[in-house]
Amino acid sequence: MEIPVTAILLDRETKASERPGDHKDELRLWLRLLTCATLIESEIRTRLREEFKTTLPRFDLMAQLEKSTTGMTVGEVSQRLMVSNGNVTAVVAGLLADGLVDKRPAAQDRRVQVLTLTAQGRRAFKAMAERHEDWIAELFAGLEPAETAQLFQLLGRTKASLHQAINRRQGGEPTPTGDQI
Amino acid sequence: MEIPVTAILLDRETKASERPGDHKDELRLWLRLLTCATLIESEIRTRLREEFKTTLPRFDLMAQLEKSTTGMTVGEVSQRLMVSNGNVTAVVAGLLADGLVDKRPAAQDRRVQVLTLTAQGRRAFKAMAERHEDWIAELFAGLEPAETAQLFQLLGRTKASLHQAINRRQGGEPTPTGDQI
DNA sequence: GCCAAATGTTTCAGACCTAAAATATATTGA
DNA sequence: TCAATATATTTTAGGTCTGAAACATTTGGC
Repeated sequence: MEIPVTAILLDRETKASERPGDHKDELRLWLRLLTCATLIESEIRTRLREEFKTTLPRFDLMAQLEKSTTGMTVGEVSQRLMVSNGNVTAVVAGLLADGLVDKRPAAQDRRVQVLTLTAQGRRAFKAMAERHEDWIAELFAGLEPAETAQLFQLLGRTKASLHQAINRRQGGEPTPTGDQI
Repeated sequence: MEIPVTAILLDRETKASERPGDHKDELRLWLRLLTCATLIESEIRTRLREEFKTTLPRFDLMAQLEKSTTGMTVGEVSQRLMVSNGNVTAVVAGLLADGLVDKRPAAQDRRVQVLTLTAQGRRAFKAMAERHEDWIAELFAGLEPAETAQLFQLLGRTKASLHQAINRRQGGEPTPTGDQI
């Protein structure tokens, strides 16, 4: 019942191209994925600016805070948004100045800064989030529900593949005796 | 063996939410797409820095130039990469300083600046591109060939949907009597 | 208790990116 | 012709983002 890895590889090689070590298919897939993400991002960016005079990073940060009733630390936000701590600090600075976010040291651990939306911040976010949701739906409106579902599922598989590849590299790098692959 | 489409639809509707006008599914799809793109981008960014001491925007720009034998104008590059003209100018400035790119006004139209890779630029890019292709393949290695193909196809459909939504908006906007909504 | 290591955040230098204004050149039409 | 308009690029101001260093606080071992 075992299919040899070489067989799968060969099949892929022959289908895509004759050259060994060729991975043009994955490259094309990545470029297409990137194009989609960029198109959506810049369209949302434009609409947020035009309709709410705000920016995508600010919206994203507020979206994270809105999901948590008890507030989030700078580190948590930075992990969720997959950006650096320093970046969160900077974006928060703007939101603080506009009175949309509150920042205070945690009672138990004064290293930690807890971020929450202010009442004004919650109001502002609520208005934006509704429109944002509509925009996204509008952008994907050309897909059938079955297609969206399948795309969602395949991207889940992709995410798993990415984490696997990234962890393999990070985990196997500092340890010399660790076998790769 | 056939599951009726309506069954899938109803299943999704009931599963997701009862509220009309709800578009959480598309939102989740977008967030997952964004996660995948961000994971890939930052992994590639890290490897380009560690292995070649360069950046992703520089690599992307060189990749565009490499594809064209006759050179590209600033505007063409900016359209392909979906970034602003000013940004291209800035990234090119760095590549010029490193001798990887050449810039000269077009003979017929002196407004236009034609960009080409220098010999050194082509050499440098070639080395990076090979590794880059491997990295991408590695990141997608957890997907079966059939899955990659289907994902590619669905992202094609997505791209079409995006262009449709974006054009619909841009075409219908500047003409009206000035209702802001 | 006290010091070293660990953890969380900010600061810093530098690159990227955008939209809008400014500049430079080309084209068009009275 | 020549001014108005269109097109291509650069400049500018300001926000975003990174990785690394600096700073602050906590924790763990002695």
